[in-house]
Amino acid sequence: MVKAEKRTRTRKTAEDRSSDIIAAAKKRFSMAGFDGTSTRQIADDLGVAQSLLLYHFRNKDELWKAVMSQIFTHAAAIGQAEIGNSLSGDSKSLLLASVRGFIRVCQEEPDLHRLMTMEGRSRTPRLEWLAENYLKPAYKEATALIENCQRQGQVRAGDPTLFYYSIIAIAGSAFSFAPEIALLSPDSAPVDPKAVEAMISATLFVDQ
Amino acid sequence: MVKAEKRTRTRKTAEDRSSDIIAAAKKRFSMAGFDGTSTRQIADDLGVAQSLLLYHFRNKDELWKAVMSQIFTHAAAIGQAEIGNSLSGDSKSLLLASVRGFIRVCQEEPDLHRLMTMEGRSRTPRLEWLAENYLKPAYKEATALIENCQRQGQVRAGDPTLFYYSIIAIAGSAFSFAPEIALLSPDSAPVDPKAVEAMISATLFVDQ
DNA sequence: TCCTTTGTTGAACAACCGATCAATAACAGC
DNA sequence: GCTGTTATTGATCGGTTGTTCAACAAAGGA
Repeated sequence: MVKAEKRTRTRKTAEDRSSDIIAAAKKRFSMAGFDGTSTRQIADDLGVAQSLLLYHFRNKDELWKAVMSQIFTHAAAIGQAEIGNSLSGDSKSLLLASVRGFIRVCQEEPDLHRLMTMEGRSRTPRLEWLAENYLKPAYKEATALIENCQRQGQVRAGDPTLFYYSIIAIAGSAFSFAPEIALLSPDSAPVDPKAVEAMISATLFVDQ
Repeated sequence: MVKAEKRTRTRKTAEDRSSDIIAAAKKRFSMAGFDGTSTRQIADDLGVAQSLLLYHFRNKDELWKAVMSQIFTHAAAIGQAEIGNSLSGDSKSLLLASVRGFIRVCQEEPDLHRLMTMEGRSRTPRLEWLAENYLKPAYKEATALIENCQRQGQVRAGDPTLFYYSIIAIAGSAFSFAPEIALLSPDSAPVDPKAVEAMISATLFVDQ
């Protein structure tokens, strides 16, 4: 006789379940993008009904926002920690600490850069929400730092915005292009954060 | 009496219609990605039936490949032209000419970088096709050029692959992040190719 | 123990997707 | 003007998507 296997529903607190869903969604979104990911796939990864996702998050959009918030909050913490480690408070070492922090962010959250370039392709409501809540503050702080260093002759002359995006591009692509690099040169070594820092320093600073 | 308006079907040669479709598809793919774009949207942009796309291209995949081929062929032509303009044939000026060519490519085909970062996020069959047909040759040529310059002491020491991806990242992001930049600093000037070249030169070369 | 809250499920929904195919209009050669 | 070829359409198929909702099970307090 077939044992009817009374499936005992595993029940978690809303907080635990939410963070599980966010983690699974992050993986999927960064691999296949917003449109390329279905809520059913995420639910299957967790072994859970699809409708549960929409119980914890009103929308697929709302779930995406939760993923982004989690990443950016983590990123901000890393950045602040790195700035705290920098003892001297002059402009150059402050900028360098920010750069080092961002490199660590890209290393620990390799999905971030991909998610951003995918989202930054056109002026969607999602991009506007992202800019208003996270991008604008970071941008203003960083460009102000760069301009400060330029006034003191430590950073090369040039458009601070272009510098800003170059830093992001170098650090981000170094860690996020893994699948492509693996395809082009299968036996290449993992990226060294110090090498990335040296490359950005060469781009930014006048001496060395 | 209502004139029955015998809609005369506009009929084009297969070649003309194909290139029209490729152009429209390129716009959509670069804005919304492969999954975010439907063949119906592309057809609507052109004012033709959706089934016409699948008459000229067997698949949606095949259409995507046609778009990529068109872009890369154009890119290769620009690159070769720039190398042809470079009179002296030493390693450094050859590398510089390649860089200048790639910057022009990014300027004239701002969709390329976005399409690449969207595609390079995971090992899809599309990425493998792209790598085999276009990415691998370009990568081998460029890294060989960089290694050559390193042996002659003109390019800084470091992993050629990291240099290669930094060049792509700087040039690509400078031109492809337009929507995001417009959102962050609405009154910023358009990007100057010379400034991008200067930034890459600072990253690459030892003397200034 | 009963009741309320809270997490979870499964079925249903309208909308949209890529793909197929028979019918048809435009054209070229004769 | 007829004929065969080629470009184009419209209808249609099976499958997938995000979202809604009624039903239900677990947990906690009374």
